[in-house]
Amino acid sequence: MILTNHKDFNLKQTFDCGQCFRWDMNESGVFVGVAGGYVIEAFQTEKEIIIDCPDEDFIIEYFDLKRDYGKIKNSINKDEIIKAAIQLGGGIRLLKQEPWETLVSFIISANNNIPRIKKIINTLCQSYGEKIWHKGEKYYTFPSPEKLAVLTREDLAPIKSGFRDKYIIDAAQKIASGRIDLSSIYNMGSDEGRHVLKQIKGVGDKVADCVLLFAYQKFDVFPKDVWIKRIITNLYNISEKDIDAFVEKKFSSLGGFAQQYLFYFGRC
DNA sequence: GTACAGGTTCCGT
DNA sequence: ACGGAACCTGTA
Repeated sequence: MILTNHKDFNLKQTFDCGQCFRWDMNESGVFVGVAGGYVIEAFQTEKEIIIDCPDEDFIIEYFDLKRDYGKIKNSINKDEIIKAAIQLGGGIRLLKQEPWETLVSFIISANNNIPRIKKIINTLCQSYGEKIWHKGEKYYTFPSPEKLAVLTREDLAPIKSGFRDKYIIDAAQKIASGRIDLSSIYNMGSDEGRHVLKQIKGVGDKVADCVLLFAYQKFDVFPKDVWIKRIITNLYNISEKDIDAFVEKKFSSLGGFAQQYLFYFGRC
């Protein structure tokens, strides 16, 4: 699959704005990731983006290719700060990721750093995911809730997730038993979805909001991690308790997009 | 050695 | 209800 008109799509920005953990660049500058049960390769030149995946429909959905990001950027371009952020990270796309994988990934992200988050997820997949062969190399899918629901904390010890192990198991059990139905959240509003997700141990507002935004495309939510709090308080001179009201007033239903541009801007 | 990391839970007022 | 300490592990 080759995309030629990609002014609103940049691979590095998309994979580097903190929404995903399973994409890496190899020696040749090709991004390789596992999603939707496929090993996907993506490469960007000045003129085109080349994506290698057997399922084109999946790619269109995963990279949110039907959406007009130019229009979104215009809508949220309210001041010089967000304007600069859009200038820097205007190629970010919000990936539509698997709810279960996104949920566990952000449970693991709690009080953690990105290299270690990636390492833990990678080890979890190697230990309990399904093997996929690609160009003579082994890759692994993200393990199912059923597979993880029967594990003990001792079983998970090798992945070194620390105190988060019990949260992963709790999530797996609640999903596998059907006590929580992740697919039902697609049809919920953000507040209702957040309430459901927070029934899982290790899921608070921040983790729930990341899942709502990165898996369910609830674009009105604005996940507030320590970085975005620093960025908003410093750049906009807003106190921490006023962030919600500020974001709602400025970006309303498109807060999630603004969050990603500002996050990327603040960290680069 | 010790501080701290994309947060949440637990335990004290 | 509310605020602070504790939490696994790895790295600086």
